[in-house]
Amino acid sequence: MVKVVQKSISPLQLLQALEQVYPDAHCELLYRNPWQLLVATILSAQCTDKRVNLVTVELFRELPDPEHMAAASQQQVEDLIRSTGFYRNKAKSLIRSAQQVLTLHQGKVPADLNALVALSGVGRKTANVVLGNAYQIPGMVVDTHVKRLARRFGWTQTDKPEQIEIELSRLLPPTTWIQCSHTLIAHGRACCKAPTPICSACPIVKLCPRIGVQTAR
DNA sequence: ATCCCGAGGG
DNA sequence: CCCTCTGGAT
Repeated sequence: MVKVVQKSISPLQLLQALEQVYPDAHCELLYRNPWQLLVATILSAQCTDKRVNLVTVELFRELPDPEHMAAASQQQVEDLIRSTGFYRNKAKSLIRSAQQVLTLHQGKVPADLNALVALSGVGRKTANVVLGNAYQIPGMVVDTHVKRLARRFGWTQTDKPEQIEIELSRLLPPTTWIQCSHTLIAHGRACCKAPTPICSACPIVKLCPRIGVQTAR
């Protein structure tokens, strides 16, 4: 008598299946250099990337680099970024981080996690976006989509972003980290939405650990 | 009404 | 740990 054990798919296998579905997933923020990506990512908090790209057209024309941003007034920056929300905090962060990049890093955005996180308005999520997309240095980006999908897949139990980042970094090899967030974000937007996933139209529903175990949330 | 590629302050 | 910051899209 052979006992059949239902073995769940590994995180790497599930991720690879998703990459087949979303082969073109990529960073949708528009930028020309690391500084502009840093700016766009700071602006992306609680805002769609489409809205950020609308705002940065004029923002980058008026204030294209750390020198211009560091010298700008709070009012000018607020007026340029208002529609992205949280505009007072974001304006303050942009001006301060520009000043820090100038005084601490010779005007160049540092390619180092700790140095990035030390900048105003830059947390681990923003820092890892810049590291991965501007410098091709593997960083696990945990945003609202990655957090939601990682929990639904059973890859983590916690809801603390930094803890999720640590756990996913152990579950997946560094070579997959940069593309991982793009793939999960693409799937999160298209299908595995908050609060209700559209499982009936899900391309990987047969591989989903959530279906079958039926754990809530 | 809820959600969008969060971070800082108390 | 919690709370606050904010406008736009759906």
